[in-house]
Amino acid sequence: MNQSSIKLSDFEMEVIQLLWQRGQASAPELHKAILNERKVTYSTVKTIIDRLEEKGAIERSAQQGRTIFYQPLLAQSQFSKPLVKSFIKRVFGGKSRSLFSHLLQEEPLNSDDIAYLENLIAQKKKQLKDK
Amino acid sequence: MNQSSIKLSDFEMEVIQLLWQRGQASAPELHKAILNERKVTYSTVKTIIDRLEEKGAIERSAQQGRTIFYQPLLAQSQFSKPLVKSFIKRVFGGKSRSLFSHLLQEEPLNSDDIAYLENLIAQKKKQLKDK
DNA sequence: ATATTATCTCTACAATTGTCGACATTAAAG
DNA sequence: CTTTAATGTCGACAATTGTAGAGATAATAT
Repeated sequence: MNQSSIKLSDFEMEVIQLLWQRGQASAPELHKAILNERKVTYSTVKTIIDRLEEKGAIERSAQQGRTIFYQPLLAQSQFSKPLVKSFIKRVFGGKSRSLFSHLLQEEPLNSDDIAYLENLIAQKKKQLKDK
Repeated sequence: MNQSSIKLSDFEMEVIQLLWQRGQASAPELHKAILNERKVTYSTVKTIIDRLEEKGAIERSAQQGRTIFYQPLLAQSQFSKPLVKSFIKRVFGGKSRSLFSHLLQEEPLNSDDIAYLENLIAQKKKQLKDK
């Protein structure tokens, strides 16, 4: 089905997430970033990075002294698509409506967010009509 | 943080999903349902059911002959909430807007869905104003 | 030049997950 | 009643995941 079907664990996702945010980063940097959230050793984080590398999700992009920098090999969007799909299937039995209604009811949205959403919808509507 | 923090694997989610849909079901039934999707032995499915039971996510609700029926112990909504939260964090770095825009762009939505969405938004708006 | 520190590499390990077979036993069919 | 089929119980196993220590080595500070 999906050629680029690399599967990442939660922790791996967390790390690649950080890489997407910064473009590239070194292991120590990533470790420090994660330390803001919870307590893990450098070793642990580095292991995850190594696994991401083995899986072909990231690559070494630069080096400064001994320090290696890593960079994601796949765009965030490439990932999100299948993930969202399977999440909807997994959690909402495949019904994206259920997810929407969940989001509208449970997620904290301010009027700004709402406006943004309305905008998205307006666009979508136009798109549908045009076709 | 989250008292009812049972963690279910993908496969376990798949099974409990079916249980939510039907209210209750026996192992053979569930096996058959899953066979529609892919090929797994009865044993495998039964193992997953057993694990769901151990984890306290489902319970035996009835018996017919040797056949045991199971029933979910947690409402779907109880699950979705933390799951959606962590999914957004995991995949969209915590930004629910990103998820929305992803959904609007990538999910196949017909005008009916859009109408539904608009409705949800209208409600939400009223809610915000009233408060 | 040497001691200290930062970083990397390698190895390990327990828990979880997907997968299933073997065997026991009850129910159903003959 | 036997034979057969359907279910259930147990135990097993490899792969993945989260977690980390030990040791090597290069960079930095003294």
